[in-house]
Amino acid sequence: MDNALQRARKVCEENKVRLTPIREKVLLLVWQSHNPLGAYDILPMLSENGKVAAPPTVYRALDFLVAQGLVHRIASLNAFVGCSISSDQHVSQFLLCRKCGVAIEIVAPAITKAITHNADQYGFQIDNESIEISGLCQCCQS
Amino acid sequence: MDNALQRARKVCEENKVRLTPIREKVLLLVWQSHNPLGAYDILPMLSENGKVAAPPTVYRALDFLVAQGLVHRIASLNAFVGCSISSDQHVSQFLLCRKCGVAIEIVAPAITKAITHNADQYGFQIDNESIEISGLCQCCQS
DNA sequence: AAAATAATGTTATAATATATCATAACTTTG
DNA sequence: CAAAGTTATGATATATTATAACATTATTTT
Repeated sequence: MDNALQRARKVCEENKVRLTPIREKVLLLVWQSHNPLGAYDILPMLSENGKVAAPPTVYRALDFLVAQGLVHRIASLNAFVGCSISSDQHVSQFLLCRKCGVAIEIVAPAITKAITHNADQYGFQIDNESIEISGLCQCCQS
Repeated sequence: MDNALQRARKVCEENKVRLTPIREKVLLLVWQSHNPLGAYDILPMLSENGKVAAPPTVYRALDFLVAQGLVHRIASLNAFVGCSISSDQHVSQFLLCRKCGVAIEIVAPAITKAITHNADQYGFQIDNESIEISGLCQCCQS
């Protein structure tokens, strides 16, 4: 976790952007959860001395963290999860358990290659891939 | 299109469910659009003699059509698109153009196989795959 | 120190989706 | 056929997710 925070600081330095206290707090909250968190789950955790933050506060922080590749948005859940891959540039996929809610991030070059190859056939230029696989994780199958 | 409607009727007959007028209308509206439509885009098109339908009307119809595999939900766009694959059981993927908005549905066994193989490695039992690839379609690259 | 830029605070509201209960339409069964 | 059961729709309200717009504060640059 500390290690992860170190990486986040390095990424932000390299990209010449600021990991402000709010952004760092949101990042830690998202990272501390094994399961994707909704923006409105995070919001109350951002309260400082009784004052609760407003939605734009958390969305701005999340947008920033997603832009830096430190957090991923899970579109099918309207939720956010900390990136668990240490390599800076990567394309990943998610296995999402519908029972326990865990989000397993994987890097599967075979999937990425198959997608690139198919997109090429259509002359399609890829910006972004949202690969979300729902089902039951091993623990939840018994 | 008529052909497509025929297939929809067949699917519903086989599944012993009813393709009611509302459901058929929503299906045609979604099919007529090359681009994914939001539920609230469809809603006003459902108006009968001046009376506009309420949100549950369109969501129920869409849920039904998605359950029958006649319509797909595009999670990353919060939108719905008619299924363009005629085979009854299939796993498909989407190429989504960020410029013109077109949704190209493809069936790429290589992608599906790579996903299945990777999920197996984690002992993950797949229910559902949401494969949404965003970028620029061939037409929009010039 | 002043100006420019970036980040946050604040208020309001847009966009997407569902819960709940009432009514109507079909289907099944006696 | 009529009653009962089931399925679908109508209607109202509200929950959930997300952004627009403008004011203020903090940081960086000149």
